[in-house]
Amino acid sequence: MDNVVADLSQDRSRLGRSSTAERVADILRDRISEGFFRPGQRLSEESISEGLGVSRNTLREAFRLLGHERLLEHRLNRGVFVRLPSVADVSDLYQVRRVLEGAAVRREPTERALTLIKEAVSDAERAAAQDDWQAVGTANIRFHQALVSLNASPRIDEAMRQLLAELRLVFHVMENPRAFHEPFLDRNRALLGLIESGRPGEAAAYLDDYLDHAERLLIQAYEPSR
Amino acid sequence: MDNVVADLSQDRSRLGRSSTAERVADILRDRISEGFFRPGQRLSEESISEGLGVSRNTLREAFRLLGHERLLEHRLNRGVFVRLPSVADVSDLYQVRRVLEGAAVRREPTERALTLIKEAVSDAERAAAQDDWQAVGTANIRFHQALVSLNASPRIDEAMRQLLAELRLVFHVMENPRAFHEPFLDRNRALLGLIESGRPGEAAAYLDDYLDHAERLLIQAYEPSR
DNA sequence: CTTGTCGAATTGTTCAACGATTCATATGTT
DNA sequence: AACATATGAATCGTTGAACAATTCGACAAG
Repeated sequence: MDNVVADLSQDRSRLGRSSTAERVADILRDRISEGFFRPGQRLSEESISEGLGVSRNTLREAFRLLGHERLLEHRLNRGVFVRLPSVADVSDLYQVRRVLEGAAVRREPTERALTLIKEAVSDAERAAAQDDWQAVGTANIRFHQALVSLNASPRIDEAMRQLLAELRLVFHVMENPRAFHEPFLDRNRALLGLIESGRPGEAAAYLDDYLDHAERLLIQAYEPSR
Repeated sequence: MDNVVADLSQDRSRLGRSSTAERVADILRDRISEGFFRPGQRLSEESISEGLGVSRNTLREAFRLLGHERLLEHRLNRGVFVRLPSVADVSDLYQVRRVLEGAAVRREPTERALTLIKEAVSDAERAAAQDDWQAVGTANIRFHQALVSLNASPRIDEAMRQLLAELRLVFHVMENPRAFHEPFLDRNRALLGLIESGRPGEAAAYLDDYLDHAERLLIQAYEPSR
């Protein structure tokens, strides 16, 4: 009986998860993340509330939620816009990654997390072999998400989720994100090796170089289009 | 002319910062942080909207904002409550602190940040000498906020602000928070010394011990009252 | 080319209403 | 007495309409 109850507690989070505003937020978040709503685009209260069949008030509640996740930008009396991150934003995102991922690789990896990391690396390589660069991108994101989970902190996991969602905005402004992800496949594999073999110092150093390189490349490809 | 425009752009942030919902959120945040609204307490939409002279819709927008900051808890069809952190929450908060503050002390300190840290330490000691434990608490918070600012990341600064606000909820449930802060005055001073003298490794180790100790003490004082 | 003015469009905020849900109380059954 | 069910008040969730405030482009005047 006890384990039945314990199992149920996992579904519990899904139970509370219903309110029209939150469901609307979920929909909009997906739309933004898939690039249907482009960065910089204005989201009209009238057309969207009408399109989704919810009242303006409810839609505004959803807007507030996404604004706090930095996916939307609220400009007073002018409406909400899909966030268009500045170069400074990109730099800061990578600064946060340096902290979160850096702390992660210094920790003793758990079996559970290590499995997730390995899967993500393999999935990315498999997708690359099939020229499915969309899948490479998502697997790459899973890799870093799994890395950060080494910190064993729900709040940090959540922060990383938001950070990666924000980073997707940047990718949507780039001309070809596929070219950006490719060079990092080998590095992911190498980083995994350093973690597995228990050399946190080297892993941290390697990661720093990794992130420096990625940031420079990303900003270089991003700057012109602003 | 150019520098005039550049100067103005700094004031720009103040321009956008007004909407009734956000101002209401500011008020509620202050009330919660000062303990006027106690953890666990329910905030009635009707009485508060009436008391503040705003509509229920606007108040609900404010509630959403604070919910995302984890200061309020939204239970469907039951209303919003001032968050009452669990012991697991406290542990996680300290886990996050280990990551954010740990990364901070490993960095080369800037002059600006170092000044802020020194001021916070001195202020805390001065307040302690005058038995003003309220002031000791806020100075202590400023100390850790300044520490984290070594990471040179606006997003991390913001995350730390929220984290400390959440931690204040915990303090409001304790019987005497003053006794909790006192033993850490000397440690703050010692940590500052390690940072100033450029020994990041030792500083990080000292900090880990610091946080472990603080977490244990806090949970010990917190557990019974739940 | 800059500066003022007007008006349409959109957002900000309020209000009233009604269905849905929760919780406490009362009622009834075994 | 213990448990199940029904009842009802209170509150939340959501809607739709309304009006004030603000933005922004167009156009006119200097």
